Amino acid sequence: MNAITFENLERELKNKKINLSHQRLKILEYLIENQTHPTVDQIYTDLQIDMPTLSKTTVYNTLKLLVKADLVKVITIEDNEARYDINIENHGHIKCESCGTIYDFNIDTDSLISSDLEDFKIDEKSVYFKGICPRCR
Amino acid sequence: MNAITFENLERELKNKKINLSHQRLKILEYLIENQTHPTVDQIYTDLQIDMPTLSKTTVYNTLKLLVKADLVKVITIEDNEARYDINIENHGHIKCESCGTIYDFNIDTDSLISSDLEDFKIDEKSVYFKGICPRCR
DNA sequence: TATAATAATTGTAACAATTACAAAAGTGTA
DNA sequence: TACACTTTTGTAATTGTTACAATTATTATA
Repeated sequence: MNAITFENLERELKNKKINLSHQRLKILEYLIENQTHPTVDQIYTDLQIDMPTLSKTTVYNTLKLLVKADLVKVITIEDNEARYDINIENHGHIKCESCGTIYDFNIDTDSLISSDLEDFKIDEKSVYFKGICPRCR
Repeated sequence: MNAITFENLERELKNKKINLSHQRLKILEYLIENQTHPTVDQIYTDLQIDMPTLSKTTVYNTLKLLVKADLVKVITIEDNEARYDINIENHGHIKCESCGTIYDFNIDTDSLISSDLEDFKIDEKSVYFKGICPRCR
């Protein structure tokens, strides 16, 4: 896996013929700098301070584009809001039910297998835990 | 783990001081007979045929109650709708991105561990895959 | 059994996340 | 510059879910 740098992402985007508008750049920048699995609303609210004309639709559009291009993953650990992660490497997520924080943890999702799935084509594997984080215990 | 029978569920509910109204019984019955990970809307639409006065709010209320009582699990494999599963045994879910079906598969989620989580209290473990099912390939 | 207290259900309204869509603005190329 | 094409914007619509108060049902008690 490649490190998350602008250079790598830019190359990927060029490969996939996605051109980097000002808004898209800012959203990507935000995801790289804030690897806290933000919601659309968090991304919009924070970016909107410096870009007053930014539309929430643009945030939705861009994220959908990045997800389709496999540069971003959606985390559906909670049923009421999607969260976005620019770190598409093999890892798990645990949500603290006390403070709401979603933490990354190391787990080799590739090695998860089941004989029941021999005839399936598997495209994506997600591991979600819930519990209480050390700070909240 | 106990098998999913009315008798076992009834005992569990009595233990937890949840009384079985007509509506709750019907919803439980539905979940036992339709282990297809239905949405609230599917449950409501199907039950409403025989119970014309059933309210969707009741379906929501009952499911919330059953989840809190650990008799039902929410599946958040998709970000836009919650699905419900009366089978709370250790297993994974895979969604076919072509036909939308969510299949169960055997996997020992209990054995999933990560050294990063030593200081966490872990309450729930979910494994979600996406791909293409044998029928759709 | 009658009655009071409590719990559950219903239906509507409110809410929040997301999508649809058309107009406006921006970009690249001949 | 002119034209085609892409992207953004803002609003409206849609969808899943929750809040809430009135009604109905159930349970406990005298």
